[in-house]
Amino acid sequence: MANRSEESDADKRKPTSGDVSSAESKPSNFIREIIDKDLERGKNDSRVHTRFPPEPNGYLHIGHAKSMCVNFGIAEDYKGLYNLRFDDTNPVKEDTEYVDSIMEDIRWLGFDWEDRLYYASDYFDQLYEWAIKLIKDGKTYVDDLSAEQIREHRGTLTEPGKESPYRNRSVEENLDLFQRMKAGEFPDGSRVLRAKIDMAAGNLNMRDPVMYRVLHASHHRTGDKWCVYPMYDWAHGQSDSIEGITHSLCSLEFEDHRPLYDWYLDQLGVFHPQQIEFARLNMNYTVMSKRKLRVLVEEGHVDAWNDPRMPTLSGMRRRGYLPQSIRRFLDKVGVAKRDSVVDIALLEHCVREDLNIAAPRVMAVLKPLKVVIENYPEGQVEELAAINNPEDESMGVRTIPFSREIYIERDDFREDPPKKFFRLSPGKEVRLKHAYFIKCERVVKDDKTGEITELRCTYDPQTKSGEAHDGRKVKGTLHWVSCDHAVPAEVRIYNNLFTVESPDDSEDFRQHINPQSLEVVSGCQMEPNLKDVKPGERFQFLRHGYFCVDSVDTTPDKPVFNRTVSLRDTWAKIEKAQKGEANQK
RNA sequence: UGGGGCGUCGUCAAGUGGUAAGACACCAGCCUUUGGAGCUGGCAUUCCCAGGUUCGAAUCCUGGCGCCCCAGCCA
Repeated sequence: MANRSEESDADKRKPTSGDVSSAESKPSNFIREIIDKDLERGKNDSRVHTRFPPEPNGYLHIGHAKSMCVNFGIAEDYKGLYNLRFDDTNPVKEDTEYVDSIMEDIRWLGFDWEDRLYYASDYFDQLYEWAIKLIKDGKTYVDDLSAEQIREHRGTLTEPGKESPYRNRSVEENLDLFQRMKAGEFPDGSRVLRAKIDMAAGNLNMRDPVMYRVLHASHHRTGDKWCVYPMYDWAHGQSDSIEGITHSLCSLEFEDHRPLYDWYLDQLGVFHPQQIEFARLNMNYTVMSKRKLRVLVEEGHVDAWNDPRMPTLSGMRRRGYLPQSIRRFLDKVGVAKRDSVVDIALLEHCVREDLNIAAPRVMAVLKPLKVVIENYPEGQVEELAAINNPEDESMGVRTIPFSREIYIERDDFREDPPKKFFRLSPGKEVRLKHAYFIKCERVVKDDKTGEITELRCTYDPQTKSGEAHDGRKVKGTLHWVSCDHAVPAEVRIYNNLFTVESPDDSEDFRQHINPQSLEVVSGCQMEPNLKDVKPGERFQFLRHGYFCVDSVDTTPDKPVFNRTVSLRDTWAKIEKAQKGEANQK
């Protein structure tokens, strides 16, 4: 399959339904209603301009993708604009490695910020000037209290705070001190600039919030220019204002920051964007906080940020998810204000839906069991035609070699078959996909271990290509691979990263890491068409699931396949139910 | 007697005073050379609870109850 281009055509192929680009197909939500009203009133000259403001301190995960779909998606639908803005106000945690990965992930999802790439650090000078203005207006002050003292003065959730003894310094002294903070005259943590608001406010964010801290840290963009760095609240709203953002859509935990967001903008008297909050994405069987994902990476529970088990965009990409599947998933999830946990089965459903259309079918035996077809001529090889995708005839037909010795899936044979097992067992007949009917005549076992080593079967020459000449039916159809022509490969089966639905609920989320989240299957045997696959190529392994060639560990002589998602497995369900019944008795 | 939010099917989620959309999951059946895909049908007499207003309430009012977020010089 060397003629297939890298990253494969699948990435470009349209999904069957639910085209994400048509605004009409998207259900409304409370944010769209707010925007509709703003537009009716002609607010902001009827502009819609949003932004996505990641902090470059980690890789993007699917929760960020939701934020993008909300911010960017809404701007697109309203024919507005959207900016990418790195919220880089804390140099000790941030790194250019992350800005690169973030941009790659956003592009992969299909969003284009064109020339509107910004950094909060672009505004450090403006922010500084504005801070000077607020000092002159008597609205802020330099506080000499230590971090611990500030905490003590803040009060508690139920008790008001106390004013700092430095709260009423003169404008001149504040100006002098702040300028010297900027110049680097004071050590880290020695002084902060605070807004003078209300130490008795019920909302703790309004109890004289810190605007600047002294940090003698080198910034990935501004170098050593600054010894003071703005806090999130002071930087964010003003950045939105500078960029002319009309609707600043963020997650729920910022709801009680909104009064402060508004306060700064009002004191400055500058353009005032509107902050609107929505619930962030949660999914079961995974974690969605950067902190926890970082722990997984740093403690080696997964290989890297792009480990296919991670809910990161880079992980999902490596696993073989199509970006449009993620977008469609997020559209289905919707946008609301209530906390919720989305079933990961919905994501997998969306992934299957696209791959079903896009992925060519292929036969791969993961756990081989040798079958010798005793009445098939030795040395004979037939090239059998096989359709590449029954969902899309334009994907054509390929040819597969058939011979006397083949591999079938070990799980497809049972010496003592349970009820409703219509695969192969002694004396039973099944169809080999695209080939012949075979019947199991004899089971060969290892004398010592008793392990089944080989099946001796016969075939019916009059069932070529899987159709019976006499109209007789077989219930089971197996996939197979000719021994002499098979290409060996490694397959990685991924399962949920956690064994419980909400690992967040427990004391230590790590105790619920699924020991079977990765199952490496080596010695797999694949049809010869899979000889020269390229990283990123996707296939459906018949009766198994969707797989994609790993982009990290694949080498020219040893392909590695990641299982993107399994096929729905009705038999597994039946068998599980049968076992359940057996245990009841 | 802090502040801010939120409660509609197992899970998401529409619904904006006119008699509970849709999706996933689940169940049953049809079809099938993937136990895949597809197709058909089932799946909230009731919207956290209790009162009230109304001809009519998930929607309005009152009072409860429950859940989430906030005490970083993180974002």
